[in-house]
Amino acid sequence: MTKILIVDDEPDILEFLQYNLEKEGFEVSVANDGEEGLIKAHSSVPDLIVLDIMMPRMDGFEVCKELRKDPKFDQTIITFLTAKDEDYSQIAALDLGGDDFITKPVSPRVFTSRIKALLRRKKSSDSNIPDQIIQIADLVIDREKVLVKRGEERIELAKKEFELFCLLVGKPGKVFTREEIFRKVWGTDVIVGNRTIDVHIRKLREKVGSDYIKTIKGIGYKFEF
Amino acid sequence: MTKILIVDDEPDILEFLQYNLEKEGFEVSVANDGEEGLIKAHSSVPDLIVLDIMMPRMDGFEVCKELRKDPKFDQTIITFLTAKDEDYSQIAALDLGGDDFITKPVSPRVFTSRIKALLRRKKSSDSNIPDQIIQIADLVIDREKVLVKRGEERIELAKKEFELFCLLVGKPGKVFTREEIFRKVWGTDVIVGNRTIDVHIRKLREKVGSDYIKTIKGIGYKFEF
DNA sequence: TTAAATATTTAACACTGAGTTAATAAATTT
DNA sequence: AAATTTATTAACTCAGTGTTAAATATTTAA
Repeated sequence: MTKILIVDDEPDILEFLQYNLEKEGFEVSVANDGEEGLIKAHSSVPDLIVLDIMMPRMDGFEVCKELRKDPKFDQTIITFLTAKDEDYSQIAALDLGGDDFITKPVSPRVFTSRIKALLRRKKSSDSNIPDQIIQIADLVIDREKVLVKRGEERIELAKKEFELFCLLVGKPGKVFTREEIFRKVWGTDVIVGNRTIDVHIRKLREKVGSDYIKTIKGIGYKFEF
Repeated sequence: MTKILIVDDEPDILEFLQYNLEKEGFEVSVANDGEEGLIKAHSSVPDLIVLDIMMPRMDGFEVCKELRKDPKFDQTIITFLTAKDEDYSQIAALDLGGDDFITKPVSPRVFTSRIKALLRRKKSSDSNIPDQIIQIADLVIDREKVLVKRGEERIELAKKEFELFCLLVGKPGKVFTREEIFRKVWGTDVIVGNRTIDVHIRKLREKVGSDYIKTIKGIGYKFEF
């Protein structure tokens, strides 16, 4: 069950959000101020925390900063909530370790969609990194040791090369689009030149053998053996 | 390539948003008012439309309402854009078939993040119809792997061929008109040479066997087994 | 800290074949 | 048979990819 904690000092909003999230099947807990929020966060370790920014005593930014100190919350998504007319820097919020920034008022539909989108994003980025040793064809890929072997030969891959390779090998046969590769290997916000992926693919082929990585023209690349 | 249409009557904002989205690699077109927006939307069928609300003659709400009448735009994301001090109901906007509501002024980073988030959301909800493997007759069609097999024989299809085949196979027996095929496979109703589909059908028949794809003269094509 | 080494991105250009077009033949309908 | 629609074929174009080298960025060593 996905656990969500909402921290807001306005009881009406709290109830509104709680109602809508529970309707979607989430396990929701609530807190009326930052300190209570911190305590409840520590006791339940939610999957996602919705933090109002403007709160008495301890505002959302402080709560976020506090939470991000504890590795326990590394996997926890934090999204800020702010009134439309409060003029906070969204960038600052995201730099503090927030994952999103929702403006009030917000419709139930938009709110729950956003929450779900965030959870989806997390889930998919989680499962991209199966932290185990993959054996496939004559290859051994050890994610933890950042090591690739073909037979007894050790293949040295650079970080990006390795991540790209892991992505492809993770789902043999599946065709990954360039967009998908950018998002999963480079992370969404990085813009890189048109030929970057090609170059990395080329280096990979050079190192691990060009038979494994296949181009599907107009679509993307896949690992195949 | 992801196509985005921006409709706003303020040239400065138009330019600002266009610049930032193009920098991120999107294919951006712009319109200065609602009517022009509708026309451009119809000709290019964008993946996402950014609609300013306050515009002369035809406001964003009207444009949205108009667009939502046409099933051609079922897959198109619409996000509204409004100045912070204009006091529109976000809920009304969303009920009209909008997907998000962005408040000006907005930083480039936040703006592009939002756009990307929306596109991501669409994509993942698209694939809610899980990329399953279709088995029909002696054929296996694996969308994820972009792969068709007949018995043990692997059949290599080009992108358009594959998409065309998926469309037909998706509803066995249904007759697809040329117009329908253009819209769903080519993504526009821009008229491309009128023998193009025939050629693709021919190549498909050549590769997967000519018994499966049947011509209904004067109407279109269907998959049958 | 700077310098050297390595990794990554950008840019420029070459290459390939998917997709389109056009021209002609065949099939179907009227 | 004439008209209309579809099939076939081949030639052409250009978007998408491969390749290389040079420019940045990052990491490591001194």
